[in-house]
Amino acid sequence: MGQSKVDHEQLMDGLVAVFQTYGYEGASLTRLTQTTGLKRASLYHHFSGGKNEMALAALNHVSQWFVTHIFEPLAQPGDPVQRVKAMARQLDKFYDKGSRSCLLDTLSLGDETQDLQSHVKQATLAWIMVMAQVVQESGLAANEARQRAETAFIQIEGALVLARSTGDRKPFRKVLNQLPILLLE
Amino acid sequence: MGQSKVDHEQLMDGLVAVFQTYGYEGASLTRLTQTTGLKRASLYHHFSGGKNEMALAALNHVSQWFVTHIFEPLAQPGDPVQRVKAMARQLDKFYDKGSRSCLLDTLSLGDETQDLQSHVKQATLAWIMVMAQVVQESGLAANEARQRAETAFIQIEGALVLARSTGDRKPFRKVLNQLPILLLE
DNA sequence: GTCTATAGCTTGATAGAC
DNA sequence: GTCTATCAAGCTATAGAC
Repeated sequence: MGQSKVDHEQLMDGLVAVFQTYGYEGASLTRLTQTTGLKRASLYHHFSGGKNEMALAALNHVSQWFVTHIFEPLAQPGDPVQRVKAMARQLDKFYDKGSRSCLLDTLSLGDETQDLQSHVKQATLAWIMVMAQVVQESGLAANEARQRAETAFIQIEGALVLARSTGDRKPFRKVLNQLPILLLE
Repeated sequence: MGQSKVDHEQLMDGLVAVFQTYGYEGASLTRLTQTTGLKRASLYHHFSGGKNEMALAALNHVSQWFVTHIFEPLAQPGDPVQRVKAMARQLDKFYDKGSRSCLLDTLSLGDETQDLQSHVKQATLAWIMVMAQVVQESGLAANEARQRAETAFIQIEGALVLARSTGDRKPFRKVLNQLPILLLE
């Protein structure tokens, strides 16, 4: 079973990195082959649907990472403040202190397939919903919880845009640090 | 002097629209010709530097629009609350109620030229600085004013990402409505 | 499962007529 | 100032050997 040149995790991490950095249109097959270490035809062996399926797979891979490392811990019993702080630590790791972009931003440009767009939308709403849930558990009304979760999403995405456009990652880390206050106070 | 097929304003608006919608890599010459109504060679007559110069010109065109319609009114004497509300109205118009993306987001993807990147950075910092100025005039300390201006930028950009990824433009309009509170209260 | 080689199209850019 | 025609390079995708 060891006849893969690169293991599945390395492959997906490479795809994710390219789509994060260049967006859908900028993620050329050449860049994808260079980053993953696989040749064109090998990538098509794994993803017969071509670049579109690669983008979808990258998004789904990240979504699954979020489920495991963020959504599930966030839904565990325990102090909501500590749970939100744990999410902030994972986000800091995932976005590499603000130096990486979010696929929900980079994959939503242009007129990509309806399939990709709907997955982006679904992933966005899922994240907001899970955050709203923990806010609600801390005692706030459903409407207020939802509003705060939306604002958290907005601040995370906006801070990542600011980081990319100026190179300054401090505002991103400040947003992360203030998530417990924003969501729960 | 009337030998232009499309006037300068129409031409620039077309370029801006394409770079907003598709980003730098997704803005193909074909799309640019279709939207502007000019053929390839005609675009190159106006922008001998090619696509790169077109993106730079689009960004500069928007920057100038912001100076005239947002920065200068914001720096006028008068009630700070009313000045911020005027900015919010212009932003609502410019981003078409949240349905258009920001060039500072779409042009900062990938490894575009250092020239374009530095203009994106400069435009971002200029906008934040002008907002910080009006906050400071309303009586807050320089540090606090700068923080609030950064947060305003973050919320505007984040709300535009949310609008693009979900199609829901309400959070963007809510951000605009709360700008006076966020900046001045 | 990975590779080389290649097909066919689209890209950014240019030459030269009007 | 705009156009048609064209180029070389890059693109996505596929065929077929190992």
